[in-house]
Amino acid sequence: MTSDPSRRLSQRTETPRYAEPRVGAAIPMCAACEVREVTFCSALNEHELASIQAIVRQVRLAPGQTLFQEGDEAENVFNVVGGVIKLYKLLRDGRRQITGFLFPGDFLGIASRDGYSHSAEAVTAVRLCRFPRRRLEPLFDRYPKLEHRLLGIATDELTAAQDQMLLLGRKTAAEKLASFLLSLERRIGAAGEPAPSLSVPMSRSDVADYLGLTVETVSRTFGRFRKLGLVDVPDAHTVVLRRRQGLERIADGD
Amino acid sequence: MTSDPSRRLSQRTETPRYAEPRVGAAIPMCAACEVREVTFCSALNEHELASIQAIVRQVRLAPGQTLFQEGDEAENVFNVVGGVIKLYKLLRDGRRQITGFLFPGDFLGIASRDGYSHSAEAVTAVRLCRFPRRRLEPLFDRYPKLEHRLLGIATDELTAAQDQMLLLGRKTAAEKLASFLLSLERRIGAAGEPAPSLSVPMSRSDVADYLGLTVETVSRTFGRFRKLGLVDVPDAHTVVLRRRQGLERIADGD
DNA sequence: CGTGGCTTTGAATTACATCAAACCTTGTGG
DNA sequence: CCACAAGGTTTGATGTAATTCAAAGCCACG
Repeated sequence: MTSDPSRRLSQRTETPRYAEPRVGAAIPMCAACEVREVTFCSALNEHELASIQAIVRQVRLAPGQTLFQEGDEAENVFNVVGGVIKLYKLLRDGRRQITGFLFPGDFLGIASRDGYSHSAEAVTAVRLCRFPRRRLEPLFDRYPKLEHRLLGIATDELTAAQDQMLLLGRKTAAEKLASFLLSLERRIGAAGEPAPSLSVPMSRSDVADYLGLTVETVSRTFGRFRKLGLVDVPDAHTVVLRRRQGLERIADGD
Repeated sequence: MTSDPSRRLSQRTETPRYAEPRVGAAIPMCAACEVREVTFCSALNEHELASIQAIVRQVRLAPGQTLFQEGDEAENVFNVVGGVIKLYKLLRDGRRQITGFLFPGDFLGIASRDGYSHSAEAVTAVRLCRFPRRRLEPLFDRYPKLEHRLLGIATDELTAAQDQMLLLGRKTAAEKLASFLLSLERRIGAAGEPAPSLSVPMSRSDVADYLGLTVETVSRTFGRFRKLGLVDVPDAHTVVLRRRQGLERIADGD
């Protein structure tokens, strides 16, 4: 309330918003899709998949490119096929809260009539499937399984959102970072037990805006974890979980 | 991480958990229900309502009584008919985050297989309709409208959850309290324009745990609002919004 | 008309933010 | 292939909003 908004913005580089995402032709084969089993497409069997395939288009985004902005009319829903996306909301003075990171198999575009409730931007290079609402929703009548699946997805997101509220409202910086690293590991399934090496594609500033902290606090907390032997950080985008149990104890609040 | 957990708990009085909520007979008439139009029941017409009425039971809770706890097997879903309920999550050391307040017409019980994702407790005396999942879900096949309505509800909750993440992660104490008062007003539609008098049934400690603050900070911020002529607080559970526009400006971050 | 639980108010403390500057990377053009 | 911007990240010094500790009001209820 007292702090300087302009400074908040200066922390973050303005990312380019390209005129239009690259939109390709229909995917060759939904049946061969590598994330099919984890997406909402899994609601349909191989035969039914045709109705989906008929309306899907492939979209590619470069890092930093915006897919849609909060308030935009919600014309499409998407499936992440590859890459990482961040969802965020802004305050008028530029303060930002990232409400989620999306990975391959994740769904986005759930929205009410007021348009998208958050903006979506590519963290890495991204491939998505795009479905026009106008053509997808009619399928719900024929395949109620689809809507059932969407309800399941929304339910899971709601659960995650509640966990994140607990984190934002009640956890310390260390607890927040530990929780984040562990949920990243859970999400993308790190390789190399018993010291899994995590890829952390997002910037420190993204992590900060996800955890309700500043870049500096995130960096310092990483430093402290390193000094405690909890993690290794060979480079800024790689984290080795050296003592997972220690992290778990911290994440859950002692 | 450094602070004393025992103290955090002492702020909050342990509320009694009665052996069992009072469960009544089936409601006389769903068709005459005062919140029917705003609940998920609105998905069904008067005729179809019979299938719902056949499985519903009325439940009453005294203030402070627990409806269910996080992790409990999710056997039922509920509709709030009267009163106010709070949903919350706890950290092991007692820190609490309230994830939502529910008012008449609100739905609760959306949950995945791991059971309820939060606890639910009565703030005031509460009346609810209780539906056993086991008997409700079969109706989804016959009335896909029901599941469609649930998806709409989940979507709205998701949007609210994202707003709350922005609040918890990025807003100041004053911005949080102003946002809270305005959303309360929106939700329960205060009487008496142009200085609507709001009923705030929850305790300061509940408000604090909803906004990610301490009781003291909430109380002090109320005091500051009073001194600025933004609100009147005739008693702790009544707030008069004296300068709504001023509050709105604060809520959105200047 | 006490007594226990909220709420408010005050003083001291602190976790995290802010301000500032050095230090890396990574990509680019000479 | 190297120099050098330009971000992004780390580290240090200082400031502060909100918490913690403490105690006094204020109801509300038995």
